[in-house]
Amino acid sequence: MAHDSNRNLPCDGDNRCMICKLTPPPEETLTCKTCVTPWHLNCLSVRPQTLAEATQWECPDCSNLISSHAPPSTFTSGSEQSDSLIAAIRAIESDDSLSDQDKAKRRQQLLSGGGSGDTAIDDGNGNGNDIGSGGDNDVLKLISGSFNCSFCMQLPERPVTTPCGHNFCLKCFEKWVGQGKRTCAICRTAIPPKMASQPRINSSLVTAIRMAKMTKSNTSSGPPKPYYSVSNQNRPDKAYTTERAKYSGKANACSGKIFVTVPPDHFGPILAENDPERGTGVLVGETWEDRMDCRQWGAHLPHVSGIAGQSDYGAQSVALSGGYEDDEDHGEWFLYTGSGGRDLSGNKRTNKTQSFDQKFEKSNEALRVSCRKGYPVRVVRSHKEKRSAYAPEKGVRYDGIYRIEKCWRKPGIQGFKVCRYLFVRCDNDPAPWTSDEHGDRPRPLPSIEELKNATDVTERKGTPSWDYDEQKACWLWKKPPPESRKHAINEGVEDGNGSSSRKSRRKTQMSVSERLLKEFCCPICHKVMTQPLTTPCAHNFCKSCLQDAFAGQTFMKARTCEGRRTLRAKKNIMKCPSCPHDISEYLQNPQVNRELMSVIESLQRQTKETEENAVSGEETSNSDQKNDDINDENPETEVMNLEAGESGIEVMQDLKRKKSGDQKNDDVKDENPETEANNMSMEVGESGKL
DNA sequence: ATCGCCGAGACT
DNA sequence: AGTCTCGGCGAT
Repeated sequence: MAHDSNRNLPCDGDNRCMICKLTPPPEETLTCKTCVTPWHLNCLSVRPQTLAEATQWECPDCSNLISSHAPPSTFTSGSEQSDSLIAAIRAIESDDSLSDQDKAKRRQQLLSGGGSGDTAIDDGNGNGNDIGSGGDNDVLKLISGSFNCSFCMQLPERPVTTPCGHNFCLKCFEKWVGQGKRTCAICRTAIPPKMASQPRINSSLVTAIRMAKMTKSNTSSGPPKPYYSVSNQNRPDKAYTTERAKYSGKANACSGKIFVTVPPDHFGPILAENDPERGTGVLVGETWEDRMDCRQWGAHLPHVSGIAGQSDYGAQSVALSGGYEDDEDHGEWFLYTGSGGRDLSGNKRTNKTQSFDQKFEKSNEALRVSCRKGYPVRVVRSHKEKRSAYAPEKGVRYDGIYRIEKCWRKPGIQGFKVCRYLFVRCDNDPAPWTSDEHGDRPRPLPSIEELKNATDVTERKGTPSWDYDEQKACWLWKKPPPESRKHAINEGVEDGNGSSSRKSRRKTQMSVSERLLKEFCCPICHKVMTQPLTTPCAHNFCKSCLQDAFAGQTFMKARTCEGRRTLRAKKNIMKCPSCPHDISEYLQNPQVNRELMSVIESLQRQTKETEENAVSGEETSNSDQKNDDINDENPETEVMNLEAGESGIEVMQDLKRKKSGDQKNDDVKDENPETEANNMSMEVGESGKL
């Protein structure tokens, strides 16, 4: 951003001055009248001299924005755009019909890209804030500059998007809302109450930012993880046992074939070697339609129960599905409630009311064993968890490995004692909601208020089985994992049909920017979004598609009673095309997500360039198609063809990633850690020659 | 939103 | 064999 010369920086999302790193007391904090950002008075290069100046103070960012577009000295030689911008700002300033707040709001609308508001001045191509205009090729700079959260000035951790099209960190946004603010910090448009109380992560942005970070730091640690959505297409024949289930296409309590070759009591991630179907393993972020599908991929096997585990052995996985109101989700860590204590007599599977105390027995005890031993526990989140910002919108999502650091009992919200568990994330891959490009690092335990009233507190003694290795910089088994007492569900099956099914499910590999553009497809037209809008429920659509979807509908329904008299108009419910949220209020003034739009445009430019390069390179290898048919089993070949320049590195890193976390393997047979990679790269090399 | 059914799968 | 389980469906 534009504050390097004088090095003026505001306070971050935690109210900590970004220059002196201290948290200034209120009397040393100055709030900008325009963007309402707090600044540390002592660290400002130019301070207001009077109280009146202080109350009307505008921060260097806001005042510089105007002057940097057209400083007075260069005013005459300024561009047409700057001229019109200055003229527009002056027009706003001299408009006596506007209050100071309105003026500030309009100024900000103008500077943040205009939007489709009435005062907006468009530069013709809608690129209001294209700060990378200097170098069209410098896409990365553009991306990393475009998405900065206005509070902390960093690329958003867990980005959320306001209906006015502005992006913030979830943490900063929650802090802002927590201060009682109900208007956007950038344009002062009202934040809908639902968004304020239940902000949703904009997952498309997560992908974009993660990629930006990866390329920015030039680590290029391979393409972003594909996020699969496994549908019912692979339901096995044997899945349904009742006529009714067949009819509805969904069994009530059926189970289908398990696709992975891990035993039911397998701990830790499900690795590529246990996934003969796809050869990828279960990746963080993988989402299934329901618990049955989730079960088929081994992430969480019980299809009703929230805990998979055995009291004398340990717990392998848990599901967060909102069944217990005591649960508390903070993403990287959460407080989980044990099972039991509810009257499930009759045919009930769930019951919200608790009628007796929970004890550390059965699966609750299994969790305690995992806590004591420090086993890795897989975690899936269900869309049914409505109170958590980290839950998926739809389906069931694998969120990676957590460890249970402590467990205890306390009186639950309903008065009866519940077993409680502190889960802390420790996965080698980043969580689906974070734009971080790397996995977890060991983090200090959060302080838990309720521990004061806790009984039966259990903490781990000794070293955990699953822990962080500083040398290898990843989480791995420090002690050998518990030996399985069961057989792998699919043992031996892979030899029979492994290759054929792999063939049928072969995924086509795409370049990084192509894959990202796919992330930015509009769910309505299935094309890359133009003028993207982000709804309060965090779904992204083309502006035109979303408006067309509700074309002809009015926001209010006039209700007449047999023509006799007109009743009061009723609000017309307009459901988001992707979820049941009512977005009618949002549709009255939807604002284009400018940052997202500029990223999409940049990616499109990049893809076009890559394609042009690929076309020029194709002439030298005219046997691509043939090659493809023969060598079906080696998906990497395609990577070679598509991303000629960098694919070698990517393949290697991909392999390393597949291997990481597989320390069981390492310990046993790892004489030369590169052997497998070498073999594979030779395969790739040979097939490339075909 | 709530209710009754269905009857998987693991544990006891 | 009985018990338990943070599902999912169609009907109301």
